[in-house]
Amino acid sequence: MSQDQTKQADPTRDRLLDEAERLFAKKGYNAVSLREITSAAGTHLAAVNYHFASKENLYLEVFRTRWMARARKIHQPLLELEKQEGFTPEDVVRTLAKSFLSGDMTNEERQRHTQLIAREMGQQSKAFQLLSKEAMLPFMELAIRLWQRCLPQEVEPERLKLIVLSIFSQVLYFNFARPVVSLVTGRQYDAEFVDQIVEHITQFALCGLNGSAKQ
Amino acid sequence: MSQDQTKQADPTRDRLLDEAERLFAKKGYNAVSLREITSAAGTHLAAVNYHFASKENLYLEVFRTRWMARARKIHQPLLELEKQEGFTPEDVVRTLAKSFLSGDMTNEERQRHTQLIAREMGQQSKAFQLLSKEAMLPFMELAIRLWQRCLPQEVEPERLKLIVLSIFSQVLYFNFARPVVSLVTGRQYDAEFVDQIVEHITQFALCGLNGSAKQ
DNA sequence: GTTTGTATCAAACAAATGTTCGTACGTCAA
DNA sequence: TTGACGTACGAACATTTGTTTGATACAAAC
Repeated sequence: MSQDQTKQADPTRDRLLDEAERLFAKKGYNAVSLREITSAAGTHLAAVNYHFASKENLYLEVFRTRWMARARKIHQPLLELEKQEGFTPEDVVRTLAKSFLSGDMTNEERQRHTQLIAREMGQQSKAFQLLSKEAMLPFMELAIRLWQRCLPQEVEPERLKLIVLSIFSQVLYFNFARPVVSLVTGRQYDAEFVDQIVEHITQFALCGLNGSAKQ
Repeated sequence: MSQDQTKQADPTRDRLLDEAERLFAKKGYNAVSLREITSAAGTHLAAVNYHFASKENLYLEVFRTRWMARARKIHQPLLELEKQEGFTPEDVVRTLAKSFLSGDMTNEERQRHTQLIAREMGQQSKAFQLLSKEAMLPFMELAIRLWQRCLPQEVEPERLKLIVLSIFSQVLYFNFARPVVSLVTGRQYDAEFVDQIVEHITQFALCGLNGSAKQ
């Protein structure tokens, strides 16, 4: 098993993960049946139990592999910013918003990513515990660390935490609640609109950040 | 049937609606069985089909009656603000945030309300169409109308729409994603914390609003 | 007193669900 | 060739699901 084969080492297993992720994101865990997933993946029902032992484990595996990989890609730009010497609060905010809303993923991939996490936000599930510990909390702390390094005045961590949560909420919402956003604005999610959203969130958060810093 | 009896006119039907709403909000439509609802309501399985014809209709009835009634209560403060002569953009923002986060509902009631709508945001369901037409869009337009009346400069409706959506996203998130918020901040959702959140969102949105107005 | 309509309940239904089992096909080593 | 092993597949399993049916109790109307 060479490393570059890892992804295509087991075609059936990978196709199952792909379709499972797509359908779980679209409909939610309980609304998708294993028969729906397996037939979409062009295989048979028993394959799930052979490769993943159970439906729940297939679900968790989607998060452990597919979702976490994307989360790392999203975090990357901010990690690179941390290595640099000089950056402004605006850099942090814009990098954060951009990596979530217009990174190098496809539009559909980003939507899937957000829908999966959004469904887990409301309850203390196994997936939630994994994601919060491995992705969300470290990312939060990273953002706060960056701001503390470049903000002109000292801001209490409590405020910064609320600000990160506010940015998170918008990033999530503008990805997850696309039907609402399109309905209200009458806009499709094309590149131009996404850029406008990024700019909007950036400006919005930046003002909030300055407002907090002043107090 | 006198009007004041309407709520208690049919105890079984009302108990079904109560428990259905509670469980649907907590777990989502597909994760709740009718047996779970009926036994929680202290009645029998067939009662659902007698009173509501089907599970889907029970679900929609939760939105048509319980949810919409609460939505009207939430909109009320803003409607009353509209009747007044002089008010500031800050009044609008604070009233908006307050009515969603610390109105005269119980904490648990507000959480239920948000969870129900949050689950519908991602897909074009029947419930979504009802809510968007009857509650969300009118409320959006109301907020925009109020700002247009009191903002010092003219702001394009497109910007205002994005701002309303941003406020919405935060209000939803701080109610829906309580596990995340509690995890990150280490705070319980007591009265003090809710007040802080209201203040935070108000300041945040107000800065964003001023920032937009300046450009 | 009979009838009519409403509400409640137990039982059964058909369909869908996640899971398990036995078997068959292929590859590689002995 | 033989055996072992990993994979694929169809069929069946036991539950759970939403829905339907028929019987019963009770109150109001005639």
